[in-house]
Amino acid sequence: MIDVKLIRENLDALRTALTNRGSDINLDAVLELEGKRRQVLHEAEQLRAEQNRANDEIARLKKNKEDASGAIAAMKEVSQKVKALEEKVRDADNALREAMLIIPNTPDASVPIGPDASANRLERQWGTPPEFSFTPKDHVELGEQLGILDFEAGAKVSGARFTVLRGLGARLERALISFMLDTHINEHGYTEILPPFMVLGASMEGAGQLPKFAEEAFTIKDRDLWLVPTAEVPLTNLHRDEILSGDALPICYAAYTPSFRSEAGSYGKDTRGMLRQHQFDKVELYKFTAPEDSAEELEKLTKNAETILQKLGLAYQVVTLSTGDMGFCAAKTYDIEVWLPGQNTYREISSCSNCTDFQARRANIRFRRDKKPEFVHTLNGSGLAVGRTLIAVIENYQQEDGSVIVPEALRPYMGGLERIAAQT
RNA sequence: GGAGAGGUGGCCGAGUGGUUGAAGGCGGCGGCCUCGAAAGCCGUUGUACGGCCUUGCCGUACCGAGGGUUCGAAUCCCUCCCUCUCCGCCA
Repeated sequence: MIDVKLIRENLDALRTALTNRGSDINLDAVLELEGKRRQVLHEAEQLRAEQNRANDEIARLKKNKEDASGAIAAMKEVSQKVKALEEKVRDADNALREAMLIIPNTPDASVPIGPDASANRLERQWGTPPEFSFTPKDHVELGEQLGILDFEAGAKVSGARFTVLRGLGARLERALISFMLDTHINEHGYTEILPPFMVLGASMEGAGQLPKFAEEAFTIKDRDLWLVPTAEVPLTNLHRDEILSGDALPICYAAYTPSFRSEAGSYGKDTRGMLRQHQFDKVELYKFTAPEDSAEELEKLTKNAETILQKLGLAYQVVTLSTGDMGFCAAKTYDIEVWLPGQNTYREISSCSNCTDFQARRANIRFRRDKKPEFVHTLNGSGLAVGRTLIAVIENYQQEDGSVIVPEALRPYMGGLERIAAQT
């Protein structure tokens, strides 16, 4: 959530920011709701102050055993008025909050302005896409031939957009998870968290998933529980309604969770293989920082995610998303895109965002260094999407005979195995 | 699932209708004492919103959440949530 004061004091700047994001929010309507709330609140407070003064007087009279019936009778009417005004305040509050909850974060000044992905800015590239002396296969063909990816079984058990991993495929997924977590914990100083995979609606709202993106998430029937669409949701809410100590920052968490997404609106997109699934594993990086540190921490976090690809020897590039391509909560986002020979292109494998105080405001996460509590900044990034990393490993390390070389960094996690070959 | 107990300030813990934002203690901060520290003593110590003569003062709200009763609710009533104990069930 953005600061209401921005609407009151910096309306034009905010209007520009939202236009750049392609948002069609009617700020004048929000401004009016804000003014209305303040006016009604003031009225209610005035009357309540009067009521409080009278109540003290009644208390005094009673204490002195004097007659208070006149004062009490007079206050009956005031009491009714106060009730009516309080109702109005509640309505005004709710209306304003509803409006505020669907306003996206304002973009950082360093973000390229543009309508969509075409305006994204390439920051850097690492490694070189492999050259093959044969026509490379995609992960579907490779995985099926090796007997490690079973798409039919996935469809039979759970329907479209589910895949079953078998044997060394399952082992490879597990190896990747452990490898990523170990790297971030031992080398990058993150604390490992294993959060619940289901969260309350309040947690979804705190992380910015609700109310706007209810369609994107899976929910549990008849309960206020949602399957996490990303570990970002439980991690954000780990410190909901807390005031952290200033010297505890930055707090850095790394968490493995599955991510559940309905992928509503992406029908027909990436239907082949396991590039886009209803359920995929992800190791998530998350930070709570002081406001002045968040820009630098985003750079570090992104590099931490890149380290995984470098250790695995996978070529990638980093792009800054444009104002039109960024997510709802983000002020700035770097996407990391890994080279996929099966698609002959770079594909997103990580998204690293600085959400500034947007989530902190929604989830009420603050810290104290002087007197006043201040909102923290929150950052998140995939480090990395495990399923897509598995695809990248299989496709980039494929051999002409259809076997796959295991990257050296993963061998300790695969019992020393150097090559995945078809089981005969 | 059944039975019971409980949710109060950073923490512990009093408080069953009227100066209670809330006793007392711990912790924190400032001061005295000390060569320094500890101990001791004195003082101070929440958050949000709004207003103003804007380094402070004033108003309002907040005792799990939401409703209700009342001139007045931490205190009485209702609903919900959470925690703990015992039994049952279960990985």
